[in-house]
Amino acid sequence: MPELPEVETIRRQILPVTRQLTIVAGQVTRARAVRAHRSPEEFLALIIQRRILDIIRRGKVLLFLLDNDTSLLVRLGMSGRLGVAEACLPSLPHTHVQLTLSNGTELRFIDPRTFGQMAVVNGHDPDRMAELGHYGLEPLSEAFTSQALAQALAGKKQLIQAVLMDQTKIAGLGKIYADEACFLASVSPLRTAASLNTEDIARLHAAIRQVLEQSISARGTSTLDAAYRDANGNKGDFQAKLYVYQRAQQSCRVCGTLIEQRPLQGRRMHFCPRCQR
DNA sequence: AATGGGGCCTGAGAGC
DNA sequence: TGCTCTCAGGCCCCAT
Repeated sequence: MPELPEVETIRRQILPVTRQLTIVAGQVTRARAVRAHRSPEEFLALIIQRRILDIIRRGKVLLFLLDNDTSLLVRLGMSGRLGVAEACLPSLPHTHVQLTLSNGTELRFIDPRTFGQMAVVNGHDPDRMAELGHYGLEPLSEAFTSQALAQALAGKKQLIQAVLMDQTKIAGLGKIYADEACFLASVSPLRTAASLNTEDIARLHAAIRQVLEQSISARGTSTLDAAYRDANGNKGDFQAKLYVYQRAQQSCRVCGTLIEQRPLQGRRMHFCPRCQR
C-alpha cells in the first residue's frame, strides 16, 4: 500500500523525468480514475498544454504543479502506480490514464483496485486547497515536533494506531508505518492516544521519523497483496526490515515472543506483546 | 464534534 | 484443475 515513503519514492523518481515538460495529449480509459470531474474530457482539457513545474508531496498525495497555478493531484489509493515510459512501449493492464509529454514519453497511471484517482485542483499550496487543507502534520517537516504530536494526540480516546492513521492529525501514515512506529517506540497499540505520557510521545515522534526515513532509503515496502512497485516497476526493500506488520505468529526480532494481531476498525494491528507496553 | 462502520474495487491465496 | 470465498485497506460518506 503506498504510504508516505512509497509516494515519496515515486515523487523522487518521476520528478527528474517530467520537470519542465508539457502535457501535450492524454487518454483516460477508465472514467472512475478521474471521478472528481464531470467527464474525462473535462479533466483532460484542464491539463493539456500545461507545463509541469515541480512535483510535491503532502501526506500520501502527489501534486504536479502546473504552469497556470493549478495542480494535478494524484492519490494512489491502495494499488495505484505511476510510471514514465516511452510511448511505443505497451501499457500494463489497468492503465487508466496516459498523458503524453512533450519529449514523447508517457506518464502512466495504473490502478487495479481503482481506489486511486487523478484530479485537477486550484493553486499550488496544499494547505490552501479544499482537498488537502484539512490534512494534519507533515511528519518529515520541521513543524512535526514532539510537542506538535502531543497536541495532535491530546485527549483522543481512540486507540493510538487509529489516531496515527487519521490523515487530519498526521498525514502520510497507514497500516504499515503505524504498526512499525508503535513497535519502535515500545508503545502498545492497545493504548488510547490520551494515555501516552510525554516520554511515550517523544519516543513515538522519533520512531515515526525514523521508520519513514529508513523506508524511503529502501524505496518503500512491497507487501504480499496489492504489490507496490516504484516508478521504475521495482519492488521496495523495506519489507525485509519490518518488525511487526504482517508478521503475526512470527517471532519478534528483538525478544522472540510471537507477534500478535488484533482487529482495529475492520483492519488488523500487529504488535509484540512483550516489547510494547 | 467525534467516532464507528459500510462501501467501493480487484487479485491473490486458501479451501473444497 | 477449477471454482468460490475471504481478505487486503485508503478514503469517502453516513449514522450515531
